[in-house]
Amino acid sequence: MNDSAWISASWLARSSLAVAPDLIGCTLARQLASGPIYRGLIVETEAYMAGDPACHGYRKQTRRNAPMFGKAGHAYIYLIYGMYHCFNVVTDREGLASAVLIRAILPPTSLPPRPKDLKGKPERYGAGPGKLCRLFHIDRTLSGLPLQPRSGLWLEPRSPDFAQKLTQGGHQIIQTTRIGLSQGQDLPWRWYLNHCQAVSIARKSNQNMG
DNA sequence: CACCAGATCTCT
DNA sequence: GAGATCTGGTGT
Repeated sequence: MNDSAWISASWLARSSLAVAPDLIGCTLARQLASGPIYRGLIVETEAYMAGDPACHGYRKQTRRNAPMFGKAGHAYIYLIYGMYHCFNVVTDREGLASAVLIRAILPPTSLPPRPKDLKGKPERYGAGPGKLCRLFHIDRTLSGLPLQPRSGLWLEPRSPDFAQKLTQGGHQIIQTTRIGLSQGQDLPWRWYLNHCQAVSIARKSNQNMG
């Protein structure tokens, strides 16, 4: 394959509110050290930004959240509940804490090694920010790396087929509120692809926004 | 040093 | 819907 198709930092250097819906239908790509490349379609995202009480960078910069304050197009990955990792795409301009959390992907038909850690149906192996990181072997050693093929972690734009289905109404992107927050629950900063198995079903119902 | 977390699984 | 899980980040 050629490397020319990956999403550039400049495309990501916009408000997370603009990037988050635009990433639906794009592809998360991961190349393991052993060589093989895996790809999953992004179907659920959330935006976090400066001034947002739910944003890790809301208070101040720390060693953990430093990538969020950095340049767009880098990874911000953190450990949550001591057991899971969450993968974010850094957005906007340097100095502003801003990122898009990738919450769900459609898993590839050929799965990476050790999928035994994952329970349930294969079509839901990417359903949840912690699960997709386990599936693609993403952990915080990758935090701060630029999203490009040589990092083993990158993004690819929507296929023409997906873009066409969006404009023709075959695909719909739903905007709703974010999940699992104690603050900022009312902000409609979550997007997902409608009728999609991998989206966090538990909270699909919170479309209580009209 | 103590508390708790942008989650998930396994029950009920 | 609730409890267990597990460890690093953050504030006292």
